[in-house]
Amino acid sequence: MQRTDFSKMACSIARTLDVIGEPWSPLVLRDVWVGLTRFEQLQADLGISRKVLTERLNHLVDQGVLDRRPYDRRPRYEYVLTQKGAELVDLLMVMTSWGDKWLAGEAGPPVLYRHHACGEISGVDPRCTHCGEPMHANDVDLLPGPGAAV
Amino acid sequence: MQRTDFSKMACSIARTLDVIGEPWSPLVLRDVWVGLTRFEQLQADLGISRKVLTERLNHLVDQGVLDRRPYDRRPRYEYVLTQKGAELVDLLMVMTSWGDKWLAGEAGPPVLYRHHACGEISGVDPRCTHCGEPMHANDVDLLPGPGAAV
DNA sequence: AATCGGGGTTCCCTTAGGGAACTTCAGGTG
DNA sequence: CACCTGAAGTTCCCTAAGGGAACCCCGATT
Repeated sequence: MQRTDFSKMACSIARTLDVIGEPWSPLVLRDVWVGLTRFEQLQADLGISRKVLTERLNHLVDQGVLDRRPYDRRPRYEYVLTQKGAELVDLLMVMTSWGDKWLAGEAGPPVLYRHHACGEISGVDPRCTHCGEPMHANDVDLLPGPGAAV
Repeated sequence: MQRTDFSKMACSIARTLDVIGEPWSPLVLRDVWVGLTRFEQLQADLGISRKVLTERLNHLVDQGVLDRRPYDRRPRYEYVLTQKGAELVDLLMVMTSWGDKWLAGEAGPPVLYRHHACGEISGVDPRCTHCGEPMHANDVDLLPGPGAAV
């Protein structure tokens, strides 16, 4: 229900959740990413209530994650990822890797990613932007940063 | 509110959202990760309603993401990450990177990660598990996998 | 025996999600 | 020109989930 406002918390996770933390938003972004960019397409594919879809789309546009633009002279609009939104797809790919590993079961992954660079079916692995080595839960220490709470 | 059941969808993103898709869960995992493992600690740190915290913790334990275990002879319990849960921290680190970049503003990141391997303050970058090159939104083609819907 | 503190439950209120019906507007059709 | 159509919302009602405060249970301590 997200009545608590996360945007003021001194935490980038909480702030990100304020943008896409309610369950439908990542699925909307996924659909837009794969080319389902119109209201009716999204509504039909997701089975989401039209009311809620309207709210989500408005919020994602307000946050600068999606851009709403006409695709016809009639009042028709499509939603496309901004740069800010496209970078959220990284998050979706990590979610996919985790879901593929822990939730897909016998049937295997519903979707495969083929990496342009190497042509292989592959997944993502988070690595350090400095040294390129894997960077997971136990590979880091946490330190207060400049934007830390008082 | 998540009245729609995502767990049956043929999508690893949707299935993952069924586990941690409601806004408090990632923050609970973050807190457990950094060492706030007890009910009172979580409630005080997050400001979450006790009722909702109980529900979230039960759900995360049911999903095998957290383990609930006694830490005293008194009825006292702490919550710890399972392996399944620890791997979700990858997701939190990607959220942090995105939030640091797009939402932190002038003040800068509230928290910094120091990578054990290189000792540098750093962030994560998703890379291909095969070739090690960056793997972002526009670097992949999507193909139906073995677990695709009929 | 009384108190304390962690870990919840219970209750009520408000608000967000689900779902179906309705609206609007411009382009196409007879 | 009148009518129809389809995309993109909007409105309304109902139910369920979140917020918050009060309450409860239980073993340990004094």
